[in-house]
Amino acid sequence: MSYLQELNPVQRKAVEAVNGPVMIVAGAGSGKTRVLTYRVAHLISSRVPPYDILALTFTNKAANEMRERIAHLVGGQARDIWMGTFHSTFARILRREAETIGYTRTFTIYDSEDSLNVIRQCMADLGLSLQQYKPHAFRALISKAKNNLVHPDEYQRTASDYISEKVGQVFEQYVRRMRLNNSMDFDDLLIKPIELFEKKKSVLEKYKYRFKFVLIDEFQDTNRAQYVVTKMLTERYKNICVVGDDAQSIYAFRGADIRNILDFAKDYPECATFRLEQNYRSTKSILHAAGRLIEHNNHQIPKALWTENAQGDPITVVSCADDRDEGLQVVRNVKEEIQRRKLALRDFAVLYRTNAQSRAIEDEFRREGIPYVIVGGVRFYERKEIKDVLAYLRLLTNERDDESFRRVINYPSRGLGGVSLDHLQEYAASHTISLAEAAGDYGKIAGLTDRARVAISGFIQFIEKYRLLAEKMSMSELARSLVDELGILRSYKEEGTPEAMARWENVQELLSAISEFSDTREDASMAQFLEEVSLISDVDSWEGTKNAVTLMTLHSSKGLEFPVVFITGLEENLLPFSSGTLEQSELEEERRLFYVGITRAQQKLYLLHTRTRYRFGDLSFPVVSQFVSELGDEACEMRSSQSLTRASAFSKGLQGAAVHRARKSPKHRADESAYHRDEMPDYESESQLEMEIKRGTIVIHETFGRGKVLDVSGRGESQKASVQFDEFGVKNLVLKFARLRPGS
DNA sequence: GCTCGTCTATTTTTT
DNA sequence: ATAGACGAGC
Repeated sequence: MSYLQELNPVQRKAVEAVNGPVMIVAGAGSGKTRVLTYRVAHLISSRVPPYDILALTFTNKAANEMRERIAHLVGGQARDIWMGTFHSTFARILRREAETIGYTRTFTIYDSEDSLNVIRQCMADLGLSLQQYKPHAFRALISKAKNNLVHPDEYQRTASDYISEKVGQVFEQYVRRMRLNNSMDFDDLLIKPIELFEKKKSVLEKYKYRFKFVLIDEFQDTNRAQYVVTKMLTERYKNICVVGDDAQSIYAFRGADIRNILDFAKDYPECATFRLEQNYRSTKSILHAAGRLIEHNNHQIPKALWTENAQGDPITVVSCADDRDEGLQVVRNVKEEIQRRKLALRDFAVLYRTNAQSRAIEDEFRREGIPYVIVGGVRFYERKEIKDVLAYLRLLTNERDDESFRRVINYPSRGLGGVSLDHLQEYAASHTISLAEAAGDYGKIAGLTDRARVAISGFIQFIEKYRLLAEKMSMSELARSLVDELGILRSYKEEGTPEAMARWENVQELLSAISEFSDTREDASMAQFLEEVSLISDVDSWEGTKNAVTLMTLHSSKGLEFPVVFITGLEENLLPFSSGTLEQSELEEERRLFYVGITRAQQKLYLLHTRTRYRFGDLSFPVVSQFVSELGDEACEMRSSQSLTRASAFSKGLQGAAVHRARKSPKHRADESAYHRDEMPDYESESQLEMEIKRGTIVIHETFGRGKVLDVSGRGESQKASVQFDEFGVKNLVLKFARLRPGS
């Protein structure tokens, strides 16, 4: 086989070991995707029918990419491989077999917002105050339980305190409601197959027989449910091949169980293990630093990544005045690197821990007119205007979808408020029927005003009409005419604000997406379309082809690579992220996340941190992330931007340039930035060298005014003081940056 | 029943 | 900084 020549010896062995369980421990940049694709190609050219192969990936993008690459090797047969994300693959199976577990084929998939609403309903039903108990927290616990295959009754049995007792009750209600709504959440897509297979052995037999070869990518990010369901499926042939890197496990918060990969060899004693340790992606500098970092974690599979690539440049660590300066430093270095390395904008990525950090970076890119694309944030299909339209389509497809009913019953406004809805809800609950069904009985429902009855009857007629039209019209005609009749586009247009126009555009885009879907798919159905949009992720639609800098979270960057990478916000409590205390295991996950970020870089890595940052609306003085020092000093070169912080520039500006400021628009960010570039004060010389700072010292801070030192900790550069300010309360300041003056 | 204003918590990370 | 929830007033 000629293509086998393109693999290194270990890769080749991993490709050729087709029978029995196989674990491939694939370090970052070690050609994992290559091995997977060649392995599938190898199977097919060894006369395994493509439809006997199941390949599960983490994102649709990964699946599509792999399919394309396989098609390249084996041609059109690639089309017949079962390949997709866990969620989409099992959604497909569940649709086929829905009746077996009491669902219909047109069940709805709820996103996190939808399921949160259901949780709220349940909590309200149980008389739990939504202020006292956080629906988010309840949902997280319930989701965790589901991923660990804990049933509501079991959860309730083992509940040991008041809260978990309540969570158990909400859990039970939630499951009940989801079933009544003929809806599944993301977790259900993984656990319902297990229920299905247990309930009907013949179905399990069918798929066990069908999937003779199963491959799982990103195995380190699978959870208990995923593990169990694949174990069921591979029981017969045991041809299961898992690929992963424990060092890149970053989804424990979502239930991923790192034990799946750590214990794989125990579960399958006969398994063959291959370690891909040669890295083809990064320079020696980058790889070594990554290695040094990850050594700080206790539980890792030992492996030693190495590379034949060049040594490369050291990692550059940039200390910035504030988040805006951070953006500025990124922009400046992008420009420089384009010159130096003859790169294009698409060769750069800016990574951060939280989506909220993107704003400051975006501002600078926009100011400089540099094109960028942002991955993540509010997803298209989660926008309000999109969900409004989708809710109608969902309700038409699945009339038991109460969440969608709730969403559209009074959108656009039909004069139906909470009270009427309560009556409706009560009626529905007492008859164990859906809201839509209950609405059909509007004449019999107690407590409704005449106005409400008229409104409900109008709504019912509307839905009925479209349900009939759905039989005759194509899906795109249907959607278009529905949107027209509701006057959705018209009302956005009339509103005319930039936000409304953006919404108008988004709705148009949705309509086009529906048209495109129905034109390009033979099996196009509304349920199919709705499923697809529920399971789409943002990285999926990202194409590296546009010539623009990519901005995204560290999480989304998994699996990608860029010549130059910037990681911003390397500060304690941000990366590693924490609000309060951090368990050892959580810290290790943060470290792995940083590791993922570092190993995205091919040629050059920049790490940035700020000396001041606004968080939760007020100013903080972050400490440099411990992770920076864990990389080893020799790998890094330190730079410090001497810009003033925004806060101090602002207060200086007010004194020195009051007139100047008053002339221009008072609150324009552009002229504030002038201070950044023009004034370059010598930061160090202005520091408090002569001043002795100890407990009790009275000090003046530029922004916070007068205060008294409560405590001093640390030494040298990182010396900190906590100061009780007269007007601003207690702040923890790093002395080096705080610019304290003696007060009295 | 709706709208406006105020208060509040909220910020990880995503299929 | 911002969005969402809640309460008061129309």
